[in-house]
Amino acid sequence: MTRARAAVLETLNGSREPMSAGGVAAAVAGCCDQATVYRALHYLEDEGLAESFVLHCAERGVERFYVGANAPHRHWFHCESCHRFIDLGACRIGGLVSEFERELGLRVSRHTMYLSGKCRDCAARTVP
Amino acid sequence: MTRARAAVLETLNGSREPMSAGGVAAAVAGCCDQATVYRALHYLEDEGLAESFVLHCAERGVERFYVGANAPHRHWFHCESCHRFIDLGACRIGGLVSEFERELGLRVSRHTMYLSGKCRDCAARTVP
DNA sequence: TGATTACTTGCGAATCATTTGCAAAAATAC
DNA sequence: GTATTTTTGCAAATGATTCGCAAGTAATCA
Repeated sequence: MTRARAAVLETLNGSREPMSAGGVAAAVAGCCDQATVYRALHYLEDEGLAESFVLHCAERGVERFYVGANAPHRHWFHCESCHRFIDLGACRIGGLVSEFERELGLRVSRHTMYLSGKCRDCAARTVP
Repeated sequence: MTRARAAVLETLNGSREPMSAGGVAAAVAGCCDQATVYRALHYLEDEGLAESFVLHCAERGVERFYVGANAPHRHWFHCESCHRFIDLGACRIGGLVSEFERELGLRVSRHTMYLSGKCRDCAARTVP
């Protein structure tokens, strides 16, 4: 584990929300180059030390978000107003995924699920 | 509904798999420009005539895929070997999404779910 | 029907996230 | 500690997607 990779991993594990590559790069600025951050993120994901998903948001477009794997696999809600993520807790669709594997003879190596909309605060702000 | 938009919508509704913007552009080549295709896809999605999701695939990177809304909302499996999509049928996680809305006070406007791995054929080919 | 106004399209250039080539630097092997 | 492998920084390249703007098409109104 090199210094750059350790810095990136520490950043991910220290965050309670998924981070974009740009966010990680900003967090470790001065320590490592953005290309290094991208490479470190790929490395960590290959090693099972991080997970990622791509999210599309109307305002901010498409970005890939990373989460450290120090907590169990989970899913997220993304608020399209304040752009924060809300933790939906440990994955609850493992059973459904297994059903699909059986029913259709698939070998599922990963699944992506996330919700988008307005968080409680932003919803309250919009329609009081 | 202009000619370009109709062509794009017809292409989407005629496909039994999600299509990338590039795929749609190729399908309607000669009829409309790629910028027009992108604009038409956005228009159709805004009008509720199409849905999209962004998928990340190791080999092909990140792409946004579109599906015509002539069939009910559904989810997909993506084979990382042959890059085909397999229809998982009508959405089965509506209840789970509602639970999250209630539990966390969220207002969910959309959800994304897809599986990745190897389809039956590609899995058989790899480990006989 | 002709003219006025509004929306769409094409084309090319721009943008943004992400990746790559390559030489220098760090880590590991011997 | 020297040789070998892997990683990093920097700058330029890539690929999907978006934008500006002038021309084209559609819709509105007199």
